[in-house]
Amino acid sequence: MAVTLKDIARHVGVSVTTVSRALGGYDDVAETTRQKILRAAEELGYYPSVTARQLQKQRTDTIGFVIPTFGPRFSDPFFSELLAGIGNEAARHNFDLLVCTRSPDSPEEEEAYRRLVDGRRVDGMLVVRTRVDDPRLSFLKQRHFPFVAFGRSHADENSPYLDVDGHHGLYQAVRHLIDLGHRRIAYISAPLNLTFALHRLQGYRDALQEGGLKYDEELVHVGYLTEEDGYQAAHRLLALDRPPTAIAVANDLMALGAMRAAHERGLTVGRDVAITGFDDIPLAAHAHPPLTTVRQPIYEIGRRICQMLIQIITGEPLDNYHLILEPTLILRQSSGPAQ
Amino acid sequence: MAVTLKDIARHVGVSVTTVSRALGGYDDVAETTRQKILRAAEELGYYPSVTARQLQKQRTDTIGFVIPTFGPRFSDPFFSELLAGIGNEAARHNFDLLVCTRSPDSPEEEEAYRRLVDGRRVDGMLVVRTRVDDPRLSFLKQRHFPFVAFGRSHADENSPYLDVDGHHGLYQAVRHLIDLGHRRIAYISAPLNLTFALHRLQGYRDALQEGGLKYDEELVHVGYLTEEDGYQAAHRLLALDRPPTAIAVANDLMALGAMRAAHERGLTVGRDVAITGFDDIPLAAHAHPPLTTVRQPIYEIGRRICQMLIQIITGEPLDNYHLILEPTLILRQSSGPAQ
DNA sequence: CTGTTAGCGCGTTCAA
DNA sequence: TTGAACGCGCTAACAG
Repeated sequence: MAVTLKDIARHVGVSVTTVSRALGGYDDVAETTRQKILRAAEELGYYPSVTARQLQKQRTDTIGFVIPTFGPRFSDPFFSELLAGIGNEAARHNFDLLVCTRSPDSPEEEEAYRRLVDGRRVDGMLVVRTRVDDPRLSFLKQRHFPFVAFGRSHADENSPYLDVDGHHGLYQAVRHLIDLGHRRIAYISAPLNLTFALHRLQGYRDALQEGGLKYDEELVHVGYLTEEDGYQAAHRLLALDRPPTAIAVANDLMALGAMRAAHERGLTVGRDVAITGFDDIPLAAHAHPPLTTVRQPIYEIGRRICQMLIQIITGEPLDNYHLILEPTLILRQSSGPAQ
Repeated sequence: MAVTLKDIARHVGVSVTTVSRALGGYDDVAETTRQKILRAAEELGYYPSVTARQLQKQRTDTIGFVIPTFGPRFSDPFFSELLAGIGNEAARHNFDLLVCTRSPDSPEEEEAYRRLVDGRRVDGMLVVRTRVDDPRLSFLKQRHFPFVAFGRSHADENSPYLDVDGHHGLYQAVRHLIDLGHRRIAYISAPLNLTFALHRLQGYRDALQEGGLKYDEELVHVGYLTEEDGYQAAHRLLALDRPPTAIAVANDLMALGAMRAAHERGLTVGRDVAITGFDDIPLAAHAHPPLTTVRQPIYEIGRRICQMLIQIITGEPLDNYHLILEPTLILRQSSGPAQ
């Protein structure tokens, strides 16, 4: 059995309260008894029960994070990167991290939120991949529960979020393709119930329009952000009667899949067809050819949303409840001849 | 404020005890009062406090998992995959998952273990990337705390683990390279304080010996499992006076780095130099050329170690405390001409 | 300086 | 069928 305050109290011959205060560093304890208590604690190997403290303090010093997974598994390096940022920042503030993996919009996801929030299992939640009319946000707002979202929810501008300007990101990418002379530019989008998908799509459209190009539905496909989906979509696009000469893609993983499809069709990426991604996951630079992409600082994003959340929880003033980061276009070989 | 049993009790006009029993599904409650209580719970939006339950039950229904990260960030897709397996299995059993990210052998890592274990924050721990004389294992065994390791600890055969036969895995890979006619085969190893690194290295050596090849220290480099380290090591190997014609690598991420180095030196991987990996992360199949590698079922491993741990925690009999999975060699183009 | 009392929210005797 | 009392481990207010 674990050693408790009571054990120390008995061992030393004082009350539990005194032990608590001695260990808590209060100065209203006689130096001699304090020494005895400290020694006993050491000997017995005392360590406070986190659970008991949580109950008493009515705080858990824990952050909840439900990772949306498409299908049973997930392997988007995006999340390892994000998790690292969140985890390290949490550790810096002595917060723990409670992680669940659930598929989006599933009853299981909803249940996870109820359990973490209503069960007072955590002090705040991080929400990622914000969706249109996101039930998670409605839930959290209705509960007045602290949270920070990565990704704006268009319906709601008064809850805290950090986002990346996906519109401008995709605008830059497509603009770049147009500058390279492409006139037939396809787009592989993320599912349109994700708010970031809408922004990026609009960036694509606006760049087309500004470049004097017509938006053509035939050239826009949707994939669930996996390599496989990018692969499938690219195959379909490249099989068109008038195939695109360039494909902008909503994330790197799908872009890698698109590159594979192009290879399979005997095309040389960067020469016969241009491809761009979004995220700049570590592997983008090491793809073959290296992937031109729109970089968002994933690790930093994780750090920042975690920091924002902890500030909200601890009641520190937040200089800004809404943060928009500018992504940057990283030119590599997949979009065309070396720059 | 959150709704508690007390609130319901007051609302209905019964004692807290009765409410607790009614909600707990005990049948020694009058049907009418039960109805009243259920209705009140519904109306008030009652949800039990997880923390209070944990304290009372002396169980947390939570599993701890400290991810070893080299450097501040980590992006090995290996861990997303593993985490997905662990997370889904935990969910299946209504267990939560507490995740920390710490660099191996750091004071922070040790502190995390103390906090989770001694603070009775979790009911069991998952340990990955077992090290030689692993302080984490000593700690857990000394505490008699439930845990399962992914990776054997050679010093200790009596604690539960699941492992993959890395010796045989690397043996197969090198054997394959020898069969292709290679006589000068290098190896990029993992740090030798990781137990799996020793097994894989030995597999490499045994395959060499059986093939009548001499072990040459010059051909063995060590990297910290990152793409960058594989890149560096391969560059050094390929710069030798008598460079290798084949490079076996201890994990896929480093193998991808090695491929990049080969490209940079104007070599065509699969023709001028053969490269093999280990893991079969999703991207291995989509590398250019696709990576010949030793597959270990990462998602499944996560599921299994989590399942084992939960069985240990709940006291269910475990058919086997030591599980060794056989990895399989996946032939693709990076090792040589299409098979 | 130290102990008593009380309470965090819940579950489990034991009596009535 | 119900409630009072107690304990999980800890902290805080209040007396002394």
